[in-house]
Amino acid sequence: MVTIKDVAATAGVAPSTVSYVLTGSRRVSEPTRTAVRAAIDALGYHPNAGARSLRSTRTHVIALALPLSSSGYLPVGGRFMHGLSLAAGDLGYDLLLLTVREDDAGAHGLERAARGKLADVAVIMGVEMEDPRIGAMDALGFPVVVLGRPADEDAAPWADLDWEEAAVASLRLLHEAGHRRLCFLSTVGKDIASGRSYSVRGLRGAERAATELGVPVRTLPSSEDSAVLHRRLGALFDSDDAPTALAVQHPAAVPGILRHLAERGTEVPRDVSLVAVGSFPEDLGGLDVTRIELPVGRMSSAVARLAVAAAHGGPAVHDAPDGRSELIPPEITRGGTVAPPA
Amino acid sequence: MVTIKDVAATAGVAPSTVSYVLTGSRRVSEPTRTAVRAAIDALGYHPNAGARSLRSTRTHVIALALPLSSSGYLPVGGRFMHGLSLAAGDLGYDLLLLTVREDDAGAHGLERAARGKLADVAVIMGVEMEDPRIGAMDALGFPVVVLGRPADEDAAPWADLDWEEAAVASLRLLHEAGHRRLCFLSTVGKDIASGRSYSVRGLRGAERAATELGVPVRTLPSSEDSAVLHRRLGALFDSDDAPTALAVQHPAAVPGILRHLAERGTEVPRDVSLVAVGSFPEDLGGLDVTRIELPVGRMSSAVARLAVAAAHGGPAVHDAPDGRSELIPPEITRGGTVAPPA
DNA sequence: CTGAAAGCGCTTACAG
DNA sequence: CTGAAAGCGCTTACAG
Repeated sequence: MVTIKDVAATAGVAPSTVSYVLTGSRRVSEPTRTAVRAAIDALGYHPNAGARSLRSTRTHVIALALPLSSSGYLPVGGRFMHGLSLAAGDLGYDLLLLTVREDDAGAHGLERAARGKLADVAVIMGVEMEDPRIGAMDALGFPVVVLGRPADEDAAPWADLDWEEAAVASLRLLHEAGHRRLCFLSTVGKDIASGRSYSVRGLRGAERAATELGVPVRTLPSSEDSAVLHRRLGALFDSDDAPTALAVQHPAAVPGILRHLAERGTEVPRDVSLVAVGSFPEDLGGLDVTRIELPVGRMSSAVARLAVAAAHGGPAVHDAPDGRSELIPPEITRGGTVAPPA
Repeated sequence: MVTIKDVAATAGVAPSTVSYVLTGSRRVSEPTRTAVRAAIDALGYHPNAGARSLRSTRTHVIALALPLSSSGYLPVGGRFMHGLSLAAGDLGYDLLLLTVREDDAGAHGLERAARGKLADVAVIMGVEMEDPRIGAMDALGFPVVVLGRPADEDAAPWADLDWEEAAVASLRLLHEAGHRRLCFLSTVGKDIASGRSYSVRGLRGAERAATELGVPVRTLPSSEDSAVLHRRLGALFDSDDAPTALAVQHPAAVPGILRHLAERGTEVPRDVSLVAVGSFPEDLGGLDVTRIELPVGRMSSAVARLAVAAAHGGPAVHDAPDGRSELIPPEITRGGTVAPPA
């Protein structure tokens, strides 16, 4: 293994000088710097991460805590891991996926990461409105940043799509198209029960839309089990006051919903209009659906930026320009699934 | 920060004794061990990862190298990250997602991880038949394990679904149902061009199936662009010798393909039969499709096991029981998309 | 502008 | 059965 000493010997300088060239923490004359860089390249030297973090208490690693319970979160989680990975890379950080170990008592690796200095900062995915992980990290004095928007918005920096406004905007769009019998198909029941922030805020948006638009908005939880979902949809559309328009916060279910409607002879958008809330930019099975997309890239960049700011600064930076939380306004993408009611 | 010294002081022993209790690398008497454990719990001590890895040259981290180009790999990649995360956690390892930095020259973080000792072993995702990353890590003497199956099967331990056999089995199933005009819709063109191992091996399977079954098997690349794909499917089914059965190695496209067929009045399985190759266990949009599922969990466990073995052993363990590569036979799950030809 | 030296928190031979 | 000591590869005050 090639160490800083080897580089120093090759360049004919002291190890400390090599270090200064590397960290840039003090000026080094042009000729020495050149010689050191040449030696680094010649030997293929890379500083040992363990030694560096031991000495500098800086790992250049962002720890990523997966949701507490995650079955339905897989596809979404994968996109964010990828997005965060790109964003973190731009800022000179790697991403550590914390795994759940047998000896972890509920903390899901976060406490291990904090106490063992595996990372400089943690990012919490799949946050819940009252998420115990935030307080736990605070108690340890470990910086934490949230992908999502917990109830206590000052507890940690966070970035999220404005899900409440997204729900309102999608229902308003349907209302403006002339629909008066609206239904909001929310996230899966499990996510609502556990208080996932996007679930709760989406439902709040449905409530607010009802008030704002002056029409009732029925809400229905979605399900990962397509049989269950289809049963619920069946009951919904068989009822006397069947909705003429649907806003769906469970985009993965949209292809199945459209199939279900087609099977019962309901045409979209002729008989029923539909808006998807929080779909992936890339897919939706290639369907031309009116939708509000999940801004994965923008959320990831924001979270990475906040994480790096928190890693550098400590808790005080929450008010600094780089430490400000980010609420991303929803943007409607027009597709072919909205029309006036029959 | 609480260190091993604090624990030692609290327990009334030497720091080295605490270390021995922690690592288990030498016997410690029952009473001392109990006292040490009590002190650890009381203080909430966790060993500093940097110090530990500096001293022991063991990080308990598996580095994960994302595919060289990855657009279409996102959903798949996300599942594997999750699967690997669980499997690694069981073995006491965390996962480091290597990000591409501006100063990385093509090595995509792998070289940085190896030289800087960021991890004990690397796992390569989205491997290509002739993947330069394997040789690069070998040259550095850094252990590497492959998710997939490169051309040189002895270059590194690997685990993969038997894609070739999966293609053969799906086409054989269709042949046994009576179909003689078969088409293999392979992965997207970009994956074929870059030599992704699953793409190449799937296509080899299609070739072998033709020989084995004694009927021609037409092959067609898929596309992430649904407009392009639908154009290709249109041309395919408009041709004189339109196939009566389709094996599809691009499961994400299956819902769109079924919609395309429905739109042109082709009924599945009455007019055309279909088998999906390599779909996710959970979804396929809730469709009841005859398929060969991607064994994400089993592949992840195998790769994690191989990675840990490689981390412990060095290159020689490739022949050891724990270092043996794993080829997972395809399993057909019957669904409602295969029937005899009309 | 550069060097020599201390020390980060561990692990592991070396002693007893 | 346990301790005292060296040292892993860095960074950063302290000197000159």
